Amino acid sequence: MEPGDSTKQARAAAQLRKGVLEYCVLALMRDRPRYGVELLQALEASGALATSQGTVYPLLSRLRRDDLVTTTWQESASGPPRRYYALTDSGRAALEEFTRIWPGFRDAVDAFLTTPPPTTGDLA
Amino acid sequence: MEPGDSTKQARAAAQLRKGVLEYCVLALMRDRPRYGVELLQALEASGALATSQGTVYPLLSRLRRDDLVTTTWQESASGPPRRYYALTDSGRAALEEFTRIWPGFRDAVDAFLTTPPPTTGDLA
DNA sequence: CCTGGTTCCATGCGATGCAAGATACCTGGT
DNA sequence: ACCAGGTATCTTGCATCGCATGGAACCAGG
Repeated sequence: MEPGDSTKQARAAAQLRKGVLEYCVLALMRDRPRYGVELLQALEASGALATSQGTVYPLLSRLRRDDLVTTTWQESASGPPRRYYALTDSGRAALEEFTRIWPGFRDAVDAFLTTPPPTTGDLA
Repeated sequence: MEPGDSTKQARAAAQLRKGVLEYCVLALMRDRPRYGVELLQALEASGALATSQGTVYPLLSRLRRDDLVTTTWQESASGPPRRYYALTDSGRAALEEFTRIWPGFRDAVDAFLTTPPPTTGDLA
């Protein structure tokens, strides 16, 4: 997918990411702190959720503003220092809450997309 | 869920609907034309995608503006006339396109939420 | 006439992803 | 010492979308 791609598919995928990206980023911090570029690479590797710095850094700022993550600076062996993001208790709670409501949402969309069984044709 | 509910769960669900609602509405028109209130009731019945008129009617206006649906007025036995929305060829193509990219997106989110195996710990 | 149910629509706000650009640190070659 | 390239962070302005709120029109019954 080249940059500047304005196909319908690209636009649909962009809208799909809304609201989900936040929780996928939180999920990435579940096991250990991560820094910005690391998160970016993990999303890129997933394929469907690949995004850009212009999306991730404002998102990380919001997470910090809302006390869902805390950050610590850490030196890097090769490059400028990195800001590591770690989940707070609130962040972990938000992630668990999303994990609870996601299956219901996912299954509802699946139900709409898979042809609902009009077994009898029309019975009305 | 009362109106004016500003819990985290409600906000997360609201953001989830972005971009998905459009295609679920298109999916509802796949077998036959539907009118506004009928779509609203079908979404309400799904549970996870329940929404309001203030969401559905602007959405339908966008679909019509983008030539994804056409509309025809039809008399009702009980009440004012109804505007029925039907898929155009473009609308059907958009629905099929979304149906293609949805599984990849869904599975990617599932992968993030279910603990990814950090088998090696850190190898860097 | 007037109340209630049904159906349609418009306006303004808040939240979010994105492209583009800016800044700073470190390493290596000349 | 100097400069180019990669790494890493962040800001700004824009477009899109869900939603609360409110309004308008039609029909039936008292």
